[in-house]
This record gives sequence, structure tokens and C-alpha cells, in this order.
Amino acid sequence: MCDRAADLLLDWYDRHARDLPWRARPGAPLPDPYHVWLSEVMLQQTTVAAVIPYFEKFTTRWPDVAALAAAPEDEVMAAWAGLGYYSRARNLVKAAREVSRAGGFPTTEAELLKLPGLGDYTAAAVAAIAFERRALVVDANVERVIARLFAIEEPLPGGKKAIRAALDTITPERRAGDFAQAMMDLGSSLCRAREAQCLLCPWQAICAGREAGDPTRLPVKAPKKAKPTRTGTAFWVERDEAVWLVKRPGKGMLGGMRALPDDGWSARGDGSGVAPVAGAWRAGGMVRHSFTHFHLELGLAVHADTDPAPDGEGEWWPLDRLDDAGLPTLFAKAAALALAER
DNA sequence: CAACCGTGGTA
DNA sequence: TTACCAAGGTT
Repeated sequence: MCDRAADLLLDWYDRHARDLPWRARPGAPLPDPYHVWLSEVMLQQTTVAAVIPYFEKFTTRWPDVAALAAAPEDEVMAAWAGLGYYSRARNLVKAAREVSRAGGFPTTEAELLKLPGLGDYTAAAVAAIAFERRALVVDANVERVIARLFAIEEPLPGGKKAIRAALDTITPERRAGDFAQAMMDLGSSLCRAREAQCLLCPWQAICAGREAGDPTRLPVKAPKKAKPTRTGTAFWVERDEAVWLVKRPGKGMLGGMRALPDDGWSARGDGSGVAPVAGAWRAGGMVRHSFTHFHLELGLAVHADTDPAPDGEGEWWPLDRLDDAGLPTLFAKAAALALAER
């Protein structure tokens, strides 16, 4: 099927490509590698709709990789707050500094793969989209589209090897970036997880999954484990129109992010309930929040007028600037609850 | 290699 | 309401 499949897809892409902020305009030269890299990292396990405002914020504030390399890590972390998977933000700064020091982005997949935060997918995507290198760009969209096009029955993640091999047979030498993005556009617009609009698909005549009937059955996936529910407590410690915020350890859950003090809850176990400072605490309600691998019921304990500051590192953060603290969503929810009941 | 790591939209 | 899902990477 070689070139036939690529031709059909690229013709479709010429008519239906999405207009996204990090894409070059049609007919324009290649997109800015900085924009391609930044968008691809933001898009890891994250929807286009969620990424767009962050991409605009980042490129306005840090217009090129040198500007991002010069930014304090704390400011980048705070700007990333709400987008999730915070190790991406830490690696983003590291990679920006390496690239800036080297005088620009590497242009091959193998060199890109050495940068922190770039795995198989992202290195291939940047090589293809920013530098027109032929690469096997395999994300969840591509896995789904290829599993259906070739009717690959082997369940994921075991079937990844077969998917790469099948993709290799239809990946052209030309238009590497367009081909990669066309695959992802097809997956996100027509060949979707729960629904496939086969009548609009450029591959309707050559798709083995459609031929076999019920293409949405593919790809087959291994069953997922149940999520445990954990409980914990966060502490709202307030004094003089300011709240006590801590910085979480660099690794682990919400690593490196500003946060309310808590009682040590984690994916592994419940919190101790022990407050960071003695005094008269009152219950301030509860926040339910789901992470990738567990649910959390986070009780909020409120201390309205603390005299000594709690033990350990932290800072009094003015309530009127709380939006700038860069709190992850869990703690932003807890803070909103505390402020609403004040 | 399987566990770990966020969040918001959707059915 | 719950579970699944999304342009995955690191350990």
C-alpha cells in the first residue's frame, strides 16, 4: 500500500489540517523549532484545548529558547501550574538551558532524544515537524489509527512493535512533518477512540479494520488496575491577610510546586492528620480530586489566627496575590474552599 | 517492565 | 457518578 496510503492522507490533510498556534501557516517555511518543541512537551498526555492558553502564555512571556533558558525555574513552574505532570516543567527549563548553551536545537531524532523530557515520541515529532526528518511518530492517535488500518489485534502495550513496523511501511520520505501531523489530525477528528467517521476517512477503501467491521474495537488494550482512594488533610494557616505556603520536594507528587502544608498523604497511604502547628483547628470542608493512579479525599483544616509560623520552610503569601502563587489544581481547589468559607 | 506522575472533558 | 481518555517520559 506504500505510497498510496501516504498520498491519500496528505491530500486529506491539505484540505482539513487544523489551524493551531504552533503550526506554520500553509505555504510558510518550517515552523519555529522552539514552538514545535514547547507545544509537543505541553501536549504530552494533554488535550489541545488545555494546551493552547498555556502555549500563548509561554511564548508571550518567553519568546525564544534563550529567554526561557534565562528564566528562574520557580517562575516557569508557577506558569505551568494547572497543566499537570510537573516534571515536564522542570525538564523544560533544563532542556532550554542545554539548547541555549549549544546555540540551537539539535536537528536529528537521536540527538533530540538526549534532551531531558524528550522520549521516543517527542524526539520523533520534533525531528519530523521542525526539521523535515523522516521519523516514526507514534502517539496514542497513531497507535489507534494504525491498529485499525492494519487490523492489528495484539493488545497494547505489547502490540507497539507491530504498530511501528506497520507505520514504517506507509511513512513517506517527503513531507515528514505534514505526514506526522496528518496522522494525529485523522486520529483526533475522524478515527476517534469511541467513534469512527469512516465515511469521511481518506482510507475508507483500504482500511482492514473497517473491512473486518467494528473498527472502534481496536486497538485492544490490557485492562487497567482499579484506583485506590486515599484520605489526607491540608492546612490553611492564615495571618494578616496572608496564608502559609510551602514548597513541595523536587521529586514525587506535584514535585517542586508551591502548596498548602499537609499531613503526608500520598499514592501509597493516607495522611497522618497531624497539624504542622498546635492550636485550635476547625474543619473547613473537603476537596475530592483524582490523580492518574489514585483518588484523594482531602480534608481542609483551618487555623484563622496563628501566632508562630509553622515549623520548617515556607512563606506568608498575600491573599490578594494568591492567583500568582502557582498552586496545582488540588491546592487551588482547597484555597478556593477556604476563601469561600472565610 | 510496570509503577509513577495531573488535569479536564466526555459518555 | 465513575471510568475512560488525551500529541508520554522517567525510573
